[in-house]
Amino acid sequence: MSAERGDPDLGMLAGQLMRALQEELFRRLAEQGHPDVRPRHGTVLAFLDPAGVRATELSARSGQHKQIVGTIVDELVALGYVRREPDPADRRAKRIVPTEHGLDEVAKARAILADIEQRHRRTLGEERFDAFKDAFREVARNQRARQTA
Amino acid sequence: MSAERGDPDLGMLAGQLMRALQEELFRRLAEQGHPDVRPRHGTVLAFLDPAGVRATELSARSGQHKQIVGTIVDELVALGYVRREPDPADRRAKRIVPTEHGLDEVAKARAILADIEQRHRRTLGEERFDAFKDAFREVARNQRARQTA
DNA sequence: CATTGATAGTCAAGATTCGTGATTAAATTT
DNA sequence: AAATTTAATCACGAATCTTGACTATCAATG
Repeated sequence: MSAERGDPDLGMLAGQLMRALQEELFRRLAEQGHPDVRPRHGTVLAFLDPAGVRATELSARSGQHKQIVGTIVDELVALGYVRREPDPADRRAKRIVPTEHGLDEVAKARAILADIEQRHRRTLGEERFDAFKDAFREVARNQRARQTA
Repeated sequence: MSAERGDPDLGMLAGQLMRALQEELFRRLAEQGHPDVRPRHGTVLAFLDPAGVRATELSARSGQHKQIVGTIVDELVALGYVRREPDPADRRAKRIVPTEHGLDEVAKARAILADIEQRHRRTLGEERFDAFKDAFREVARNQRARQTA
């Protein structure tokens, strides 16, 4: 994005943090029985619902194109994380339903992220970390609001 | 990464912020005479030095593989952002030297990022934003330190 | 000085991820 | 009933990253 040496900008920091978090998350997921999920799968897994969600809905929530969601779902089906079930309300649509294995992955991914955040919370101190995350949410929201504008 | 609905985790936030920042940065760069730089070019441009830097050094600073840096430099040469000059101290090496156009890009990219940060600083308030960025630096540093461990 | 090992840069092939356009089937609207 | 919209998929291409190997040069050791 821009300079790293003196003062890394927000883009640098966001990129660095994202890559480092991804590294730890998928390393620990691999250790906990999910060695075959890759980062892109996360963009779908994160938005699953035990009751099932349509692919189009997953596409909208994740911001990814329908094709990408389609191939990701293909892979997740092959890996045993989700099933495709016909949607009783609409015969065009299929509901993407997580399997036991899929629910386990989602739960473990959330637990790992929560653990990582707890670690940073202890390091920075509670108030400081909570203020950080609050501000983070707000900055991300404001910056994303610019997108469509 | 994990859930978005209730409480986006750090990975989500970092990813969202990075993408949104990238969108605005490259849109504004395009408006300011740099329509042909793409995000990957930034990982090299950000680490340039007016005096010239070796490709290996760029690779080390950016964390990208030598091949990627090589092809990025190829493209930047074609686009007129940098030149390859022989390194007088080592006949194996070449120094990657920014052109006027390249220096202009780096300056404008930094100005845009600084402007974006100023905007968030006004929105959040100075103390709150400064504390946010301080904490961000620390979290990113600590998380990256885990990488090699 | 000669040989060995390390370093700078590049070539080549493959895998992954993302994007665009078109197609089929079913629902919705007119 | 016809036209439009929507859900999902197919097919192709572009961009990005990874891995392994190769040539030329430097550095170090005997």
